[in-house]
Amino acid sequence: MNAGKKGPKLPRVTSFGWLVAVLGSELAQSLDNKLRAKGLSLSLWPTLFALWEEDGLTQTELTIRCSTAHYTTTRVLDTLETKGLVERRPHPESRRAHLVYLTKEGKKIEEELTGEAIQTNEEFLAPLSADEQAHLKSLIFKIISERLPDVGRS
Amino acid sequence: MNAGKKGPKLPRVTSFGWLVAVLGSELAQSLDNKLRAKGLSLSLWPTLFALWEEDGLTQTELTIRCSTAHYTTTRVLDTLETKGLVERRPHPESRRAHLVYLTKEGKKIEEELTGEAIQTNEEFLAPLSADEQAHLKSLIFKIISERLPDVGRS
DNA sequence: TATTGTTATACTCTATAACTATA
DNA sequence: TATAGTTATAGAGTATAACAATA
Repeated sequence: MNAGKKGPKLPRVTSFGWLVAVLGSELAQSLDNKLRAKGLSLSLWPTLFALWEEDGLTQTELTIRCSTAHYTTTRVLDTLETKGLVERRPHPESRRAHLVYLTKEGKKIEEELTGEAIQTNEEFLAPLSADEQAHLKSLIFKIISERLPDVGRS
Repeated sequence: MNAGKKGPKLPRVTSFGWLVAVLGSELAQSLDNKLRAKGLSLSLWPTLFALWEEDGLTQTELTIRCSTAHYTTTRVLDTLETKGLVERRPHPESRRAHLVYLTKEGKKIEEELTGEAIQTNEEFLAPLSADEQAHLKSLIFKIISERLPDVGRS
């Protein structure tokens, strides 16, 4: 289709950054599509996920766990609250802080939505053997944990 | 690696999607920072890269090679033209099409900018051995080529 | 009627900074 | 003076659809 006579210095197809960018955007779009079909979107996912892991956090703690900005947390929680998935309750010890809790509905969708995420991951990993899948994840983990010191937290 | 007493169904740290998303955003931000220091940004990169690979394409061909939308190509070229890196010339056979060429300046920055990209890739891959680096890239390539049938073009 | 490219418009996401109210 | 959270505002980036010019 394209004989590529010129041989550029950084062939697109073998550039690590290009490979990761393509994979990442395909993965993101795939999950985003599934979430949008349910009236949600990928931008709400990190916060929901963090809350499924642990409920009753302050917004500051949520902000840290989602690696976002505090104003992003505010907006995302506004949206999730409007959709009835989350509620802000007063902090028992500080009148300026809130504790964020999942509503009944917010808890109810956990299984369905994490199921979609798991399915997305499996779809993408399907071309690899079980050994290759584990190796791929551990290699990426090795790179990431170099940069996010908190990644190995128990 | 993760002692997690509660044992959520999809631990964040072992989710393939999460790993790729974190890696991708770190990589993107790293290159974007370097490009912004030179008055450019990551959104201009795919088009510049495609033109360094091959000059004198129509906007439609550029749009295909960058996997974007036609209106995005228009905007990106406007920006690159303003910066004097690119120029639109009339197509010899069709008066509605343009051929896009790099200017002298646009060609001059290729080596410097691809050097930055190569350096970014190397920085991220540094924690891995040469074998691991090659393996990681080939595993990602295997997944991607499943989805982008055009990816294996030589 | 289809194609090439531009533009109007709007929506999402992100970023800065100012703001309220607590502590 | 610092912290928790909200809001105003602006800027990217992206998406839809309408549009002009050409084929």
